[in-house]
Amino acid sequence: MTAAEEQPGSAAHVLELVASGTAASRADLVRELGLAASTVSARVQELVDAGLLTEYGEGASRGGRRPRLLRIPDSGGIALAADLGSHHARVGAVGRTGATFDVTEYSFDLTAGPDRALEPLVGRLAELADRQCAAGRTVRAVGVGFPGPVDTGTGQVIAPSRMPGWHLYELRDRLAKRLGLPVLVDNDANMMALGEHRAAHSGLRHLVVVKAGRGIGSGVISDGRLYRGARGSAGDISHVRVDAAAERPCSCGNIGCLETVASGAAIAAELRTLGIGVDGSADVLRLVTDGEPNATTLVRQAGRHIGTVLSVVVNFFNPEAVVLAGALAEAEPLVAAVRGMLYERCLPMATSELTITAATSGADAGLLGAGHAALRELAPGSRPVPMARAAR
Amino acid sequence: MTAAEEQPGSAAHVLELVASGTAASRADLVRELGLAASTVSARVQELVDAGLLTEYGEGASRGGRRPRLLRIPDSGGIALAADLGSHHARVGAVGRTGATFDVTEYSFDLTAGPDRALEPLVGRLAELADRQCAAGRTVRAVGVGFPGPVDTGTGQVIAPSRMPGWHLYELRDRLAKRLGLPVLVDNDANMMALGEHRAAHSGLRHLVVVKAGRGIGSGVISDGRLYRGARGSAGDISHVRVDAAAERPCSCGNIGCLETVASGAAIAAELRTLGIGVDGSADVLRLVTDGEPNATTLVRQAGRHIGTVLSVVVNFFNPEAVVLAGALAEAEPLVAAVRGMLYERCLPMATSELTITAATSGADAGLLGAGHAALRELAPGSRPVPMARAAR
DNA sequence: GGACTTTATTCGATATTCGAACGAAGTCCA
DNA sequence: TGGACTTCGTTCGAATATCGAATAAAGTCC
Repeated sequence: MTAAEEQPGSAAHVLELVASGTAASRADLVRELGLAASTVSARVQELVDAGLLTEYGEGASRGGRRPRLLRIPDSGGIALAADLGSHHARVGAVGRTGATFDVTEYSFDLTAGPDRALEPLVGRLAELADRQCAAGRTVRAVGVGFPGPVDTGTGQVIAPSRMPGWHLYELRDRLAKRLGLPVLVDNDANMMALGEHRAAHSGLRHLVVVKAGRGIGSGVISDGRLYRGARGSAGDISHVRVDAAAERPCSCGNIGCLETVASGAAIAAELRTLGIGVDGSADVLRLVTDGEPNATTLVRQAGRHIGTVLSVVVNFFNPEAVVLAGALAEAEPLVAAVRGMLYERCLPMATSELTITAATSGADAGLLGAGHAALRELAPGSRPVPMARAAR
Repeated sequence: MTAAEEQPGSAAHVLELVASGTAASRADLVRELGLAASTVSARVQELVDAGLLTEYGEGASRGGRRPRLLRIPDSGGIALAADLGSHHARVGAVGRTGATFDVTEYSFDLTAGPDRALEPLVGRLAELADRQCAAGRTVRAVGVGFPGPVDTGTGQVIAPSRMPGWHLYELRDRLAKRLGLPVLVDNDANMMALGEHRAAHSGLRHLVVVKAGRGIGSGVISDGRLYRGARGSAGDISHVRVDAAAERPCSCGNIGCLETVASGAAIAAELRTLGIGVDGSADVLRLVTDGEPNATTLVRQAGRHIGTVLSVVVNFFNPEAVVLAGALAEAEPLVAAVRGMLYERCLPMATSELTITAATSGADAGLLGAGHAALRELAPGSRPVPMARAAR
């Protein structure tokens, strides 16, 4: 029932179990890892010495000596995290416990191209870093979620539609150079999947997190780990053809894509043709919560389309949960429509124990994932990790 | 680039690398496993002593001493394998090298229920076992592919449609008891995926194998291993709703499923309404190769429907290859139609390096997978495996 | 014919993990 | 109140695995 499938007993695995709440004491770890008590004891001691784990008092007895509780300390550094959208950015700091600090959202034009977008982003992140330092926290890494395909090997953006100038842009290395910190860049939906998995579903092994905002994307957790597929484009459901989209041209160059009828951008455009002034998907959400009938209808319709596509995904992938994230996921009608579609269309075997919910970490899901991934990948320990296994 | 993701260096991993042709000498294994030469040497020696690996001469020099070639011996036992269809069964023996022996196909009525179907199957397998013994080979295990969902934990069949009486039938344990051998039962598409992966695509990590025969199913290889999903129903594409199927009732109780328009059974039914007498999907295939226009049209149409559903799967899962297996996959028009649909509908990023082919092991794919899986899971070594790591 | 490669083995040295014994702390019940 | 039993955690050899260096075998290349 554990989350990650690393070397059993590696430092990262122990931290994962404690962070997720799966294990709270040495005895828990022994049960969870299946290693000898002596081994676990030694491991934990090393991690405590390295400052990556702390003891804080004792838990309730279960008929014997009380366990000494373990926790991830808030020290041990934080990561700066940025969740980029095409027209806005959300920026904040993420600690090893999963706590967020100093989260702000501001408008930001990615479509203007990297040359115009990089400096403002660097500025915001640098300011954030300064404030975190002033607060006594050490910044160890930076995680960025980008709204388009990313080659995680090179840290380059790949052919994002509607965003001229970004193709093959070395976002990771540029940011790293300007900030003087290690940087991790990945697709925004992947970051959200990591964030939701860690924050709310760390016990689950197979999970699909759908981001429904201006665009549509999804991140896939398979066997407790992020699944990227052969070329890193796994999770794309945005450009699946749906009949309702008929011949509508899509930014990808094809026609009839899901995105052209079910994305925040598409709904906003549709509302504008009805004479209702909206800007982004946040506006759409506002209209829905205000009870604007046209907006509600369109959002519900979008939910049906997304649900139609997801029904194939659920039958094929058979996940334990489908999590809806992004601005539109906060609209109840959309969630309800997806639920309805899935329950109606999928095999009973695939839905009987399927959870379908909106993201519990809400708008911060992407930030959490980006920050967490950066800390884990780029700053696993305060000092050069002392564990032997970690070297492999 | 290796296939399985087991304990690096485990006995099974070494055998996998040699069996797949990825490594042919100790030096290859050193490079592939990243372990010290001395460790690999010791491992190999143990496997040779156990009879699971043999040396056979030397390979070509690459500028130095010639490597001593390693091979999986044909000794070391075989598995009996059965690939069950609703109205026929294919039975044969599979060796550790991947060779098949004594393969026969005969008609067999699964729909008559387990009480009527078990004995004939046991009889055939027992005869096969006798013949293999007589040929000097040792039967070590039995692998069975069943055309419906299987709980691989208990070895029970689960709620197969159109096959009354099979629900919760303990196929594995009944067979094991009657044959006196360890038995492995899994879904037929899963077995095919294992077989094709091993026989022809062992280098690939992410693979979808579609079985298009009387019914439609698919098996998924993710990260080099069979992916089963949360409840073991992963890979089901048969009951995805397609518009062309409109209101057609499906055996699953829902309407408009892919199966109702694209399966061998559906095509045969359609041909019969046209006054063309056909029985199973083998008949359909014969008509297509004979150039019967109606059959060809229907098969091509079925390919389009399957391709439509697969386009979602390919975008979402981003596999390295899609392999078409089952009787209908031998019909060129079907393969061509699937190819066309995928290239037209999927993202370029998902198809640019995607291989789409018919199964190279042809009708034996399911047998190979069943036999191989049984040998690997149930008879990993000739004697109680001597490797330390294997115990974990 | 000598220098360099590649392949494979032998043999301590070095870690890692385990298991058993033990100590610490608490519960449960007569 | 006082054993008997549980749970939790540590200490300390013993068993095992892996590595690395030294060595040997066999070939290529100039």
